Amino acid sequence: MTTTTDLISDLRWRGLIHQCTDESGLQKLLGEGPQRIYIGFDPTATSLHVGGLMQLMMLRRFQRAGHQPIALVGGATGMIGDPSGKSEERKLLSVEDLQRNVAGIASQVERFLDFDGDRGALLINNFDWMQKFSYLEFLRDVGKNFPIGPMLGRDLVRSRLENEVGLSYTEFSYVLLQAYDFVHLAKTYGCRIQGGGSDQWGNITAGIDLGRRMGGLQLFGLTAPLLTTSDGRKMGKTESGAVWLDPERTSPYAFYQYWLRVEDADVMRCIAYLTEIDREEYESLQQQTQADPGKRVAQKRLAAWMTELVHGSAGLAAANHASEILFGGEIDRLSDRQLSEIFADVPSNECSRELLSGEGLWIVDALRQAGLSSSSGEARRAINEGGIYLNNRRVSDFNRKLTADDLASETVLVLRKGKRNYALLRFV
RNA sequence: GGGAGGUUGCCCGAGUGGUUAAAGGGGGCGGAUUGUAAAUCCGCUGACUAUGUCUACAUAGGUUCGAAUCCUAUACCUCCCA
Repeated sequence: MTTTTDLISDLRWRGLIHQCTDESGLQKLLGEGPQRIYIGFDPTATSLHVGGLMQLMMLRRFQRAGHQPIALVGGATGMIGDPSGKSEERKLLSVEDLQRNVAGIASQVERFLDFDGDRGALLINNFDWMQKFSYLEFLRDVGKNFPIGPMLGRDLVRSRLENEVGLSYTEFSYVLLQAYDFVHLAKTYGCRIQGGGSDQWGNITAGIDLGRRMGGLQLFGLTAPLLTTSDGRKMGKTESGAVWLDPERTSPYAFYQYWLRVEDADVMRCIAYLTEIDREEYESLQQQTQADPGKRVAQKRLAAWMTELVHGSAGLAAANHASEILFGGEIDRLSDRQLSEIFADVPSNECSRELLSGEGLWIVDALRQAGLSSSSGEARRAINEGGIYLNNRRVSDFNRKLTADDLASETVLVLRKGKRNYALLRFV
């Protein structure tokens, strides 16, 4: 376990301190003994995606250094919607969706932090205290402490007004809620530190100002950089959408593969940002990457670390198993269950089992059924080009008919076009 | 209101009566190579019940043995003059 003095320097070499309101003050505070730090999570979906890992890891690092993390799920703030980083007004979530999202995110946060013992992490929902406020009370107690000048000066507000996209009163007032959360936590839990991504800076400093005005509190804010690639794009996006922490949305295999495919230019930064790999190993990985990038030692280490953290050792084992099969040889004599785990992210279609009987199902029709070809001409072409694989075996004859003997498991046929476009056909 | 030019496949763009399913490029898709990278090279890129048939060059008609190419009308776009 790192000590408090190590914590700030550890964060610094990892590049995790983007902005800090008063670094020497914060260092002093952390030196005085265990502190509490909070980070809010926006319940915009039932799951966090990889961007949220930065925040989860920050809490985790504080906990390992002997402090107490507080994960706040924004049941109340989510009803309004944080306009930070959004170029246009957001749609409001329904109350039912919101509740589902809050529950989903809470269960994910629990995997990252230790909730046992005196210093166990806390998981709270700001709806619990916000719901008790009446509008009038809120305006008198909180709104009175918000001068409108600085609010209008915020980048977010200015850019929205300049672009004529506009901003509703609701989103304009969002910052009051998050600012009040901080003050509330400072008063009831003695939590004097708020962390977050760099997009949260404005919200955090607003809370610090409010704390000073409402009770002479001295609060601290610390933001981490956003997780971006070397050319400035946000990480966590693939062609097929966001990479989620929820195994139902992004299978452990896909999650593992995402990290394995991180570019050389980004991999060391990801390791610094997202893992607890120590400096010694970090430097060794860096050397190995430079010496022989083809081995992708750093990517493998990153992928293994992330997958084990998020999906457990069983998830990592499943991801490895799937990788072996997909990049290995033929697919044969597997069970439906194994296949559906390996191909959890692969589109699948059901067809009637009768198609396999008699003469069998024409491969061209199978490709169309599976969505790999949009026309039979395209399917024939792909076969002629040697780009079609049945159970990972290349198909060379476009007159090929598929029968029950071709099934890779009880009911499933695995089709592939090119290197990695898989599709399943289930015969039921 | 008058005049000139334009509208081609997913996109850009050549083609001005006869192998034109339409040059070339981009994009996309495959293959080889590779590190599940980048770069490179090669192939494919309208549809179908497929060695043939059908549909396509803004839309609708017409001339012709034969039209993306010529004629007429319509729609849209660009420019110039008032």
